[in-house]
Amino acid sequence: MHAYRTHTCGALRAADAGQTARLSGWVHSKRDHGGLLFLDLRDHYGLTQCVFPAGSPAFAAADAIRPESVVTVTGEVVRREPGTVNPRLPTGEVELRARELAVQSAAEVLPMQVAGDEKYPEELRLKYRFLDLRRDKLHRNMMLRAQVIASIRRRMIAVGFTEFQTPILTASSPEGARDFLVPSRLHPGTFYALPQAPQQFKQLIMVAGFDRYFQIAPCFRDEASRADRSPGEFYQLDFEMSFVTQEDVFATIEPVIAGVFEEFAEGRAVSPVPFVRIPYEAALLEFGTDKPDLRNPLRIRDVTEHFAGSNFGLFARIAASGGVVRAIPAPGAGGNPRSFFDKLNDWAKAEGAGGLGYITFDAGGPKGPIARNLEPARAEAICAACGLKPGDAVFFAAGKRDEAWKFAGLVRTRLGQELDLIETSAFRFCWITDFPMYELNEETGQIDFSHNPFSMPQGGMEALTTQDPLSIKAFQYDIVCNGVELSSGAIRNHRPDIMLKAFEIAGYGAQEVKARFGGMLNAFRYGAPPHGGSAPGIDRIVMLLAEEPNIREVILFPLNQQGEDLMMGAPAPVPPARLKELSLKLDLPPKKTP
RNA sequence: GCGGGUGUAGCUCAGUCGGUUAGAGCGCCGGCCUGUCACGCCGGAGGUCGCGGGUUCGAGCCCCGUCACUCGCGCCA
Repeated sequence: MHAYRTHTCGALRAADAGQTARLSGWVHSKRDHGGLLFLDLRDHYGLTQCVFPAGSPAFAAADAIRPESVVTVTGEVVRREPGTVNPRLPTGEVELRARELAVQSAAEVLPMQVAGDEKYPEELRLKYRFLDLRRDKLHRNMMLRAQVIASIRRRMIAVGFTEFQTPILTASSPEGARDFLVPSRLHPGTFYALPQAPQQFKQLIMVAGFDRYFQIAPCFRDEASRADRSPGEFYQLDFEMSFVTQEDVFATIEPVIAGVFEEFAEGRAVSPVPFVRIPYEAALLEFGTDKPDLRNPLRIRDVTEHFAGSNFGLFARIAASGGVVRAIPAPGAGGNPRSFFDKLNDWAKAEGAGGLGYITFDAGGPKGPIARNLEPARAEAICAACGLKPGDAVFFAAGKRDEAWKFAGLVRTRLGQELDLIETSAFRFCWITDFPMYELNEETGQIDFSHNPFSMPQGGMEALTTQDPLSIKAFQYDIVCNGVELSSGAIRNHRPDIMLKAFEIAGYGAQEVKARFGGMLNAFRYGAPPHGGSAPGIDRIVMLLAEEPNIREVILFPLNQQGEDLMMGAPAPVPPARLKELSLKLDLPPKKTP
């Protein structure tokens, strides 16, 4: 007989009845009936009920052991009597009639229970992550993550990509976030940076002639966390391709992403390829965000022209002063009581808007406070522009352009939820394309790169030299799924002359560009292929598939919001000798008194 | 850095208008129980009400400060 087990806890079936079996695992739960004791034994593979008859030495041992202790149970596999079968367990037709129980490792009283679905505070769950990971939900999430990553690898390799590892100890990269720094012992006073993304390396891999690269790449950014953004580190499917246009990149990666989602969708709908493409400007107008949730059927319309010069003075004045009026249709909402509109108006004020105007339409025509002043023909034009029917309503977000589109997006989301219009059980993908190359920094009045500075501007050198920089678009694209930004990518700028010009517009002199990105710039002088790629976030893909709102639910050992590892005790101070070795001296701020 | 929420038993929470000895469920400990699978029944232990200060005859509850956790803003191209 094997020392620890002949079967796993998920293996036994009716056909195994009569065999002697040995199982090892965790004591999931115990039900002591005095003359009879049931013990559910759990391992990675499942759960098996073990029965201990009264009076046996094994009974006493089972009686004494606490939940989550690790034990080995030996006994006979017997079919359960009809009526005692548990149809919810794959092993529910049998049980193990225990002859002996050996304790491999006794558990103390638990800080949190593994069995059951009780909620526990984050802090406790992180401190005892190994217990939390034993629990069903987290255990399944981690398996899903592993299977998703395996699927991605398989699919990327199948379409000709090669996986490479890029350095972890590297130079500061220009992704825009704060770097994590690692002091160099051999070169006092200097630091490595952990990569925010393998951006320059993957471009150098293209220059090196490898054509199609990918990596399940760890990325490090010293920035604050969010529910969907883990502090410190995260993983991307980083990939890059040579001799490709934007369309080539889309056509290559769409089947991979759609394929992965279909593989794990379990009945949920997945957008067919090719994914919808929405230019950045159109996304801001129609959805009020560059991360649209396409499960929400509502589309925002610009109705500024219908209010310009109208008798509805507030919006007419906004239109006259260069502002915009955006309409958010609310199908079927026209019949709601006044309180429905008042509630939304209060919400709008809480969001910082002046209010939330609306028009309702019924068989008698437009109604409501705005409709009382607005010319009927204008109201009808708005009705037509938004595709409204009697019984519908329409809400308005008006103001300066940058404020109005954002608020309209909030209204669209709110109405989608309020009217229960959001499609459930679906993954709806789109590409957001044609991001602006530059944006105006409101504080400094200077022109900044709006996204990745290594993107190729649309129109190339000619656009850089002849167009208003703020009108130049980049070959830059995001994949968005259900309102979540899954990836950001671009066709890169592989021409040193265009790159220097692009940086010059953003206020970086040639010397500075050479100093900061010299490695890559230099490489481009010796023959660089046109290339591009993207980097979908692994954690977010798994979050969507697992339908988890919090990224920590799909990471094995996550840091908390403060970037601490409560289980391992990181970050931690180091002894003075280590600091001296690194030629470092601490200059700490005054201590907070608890 | 800023704002919202939360903080009461090991855990999840309740705690009325500021008023006697702060409760329940789960867990834990003890007892009973031969068919449970969230087993059941009986009993018990377990509390610096996050911390500090204030108001009050009296504070878990009100006020001020502070800390922790969490969500969001800033930040994250």
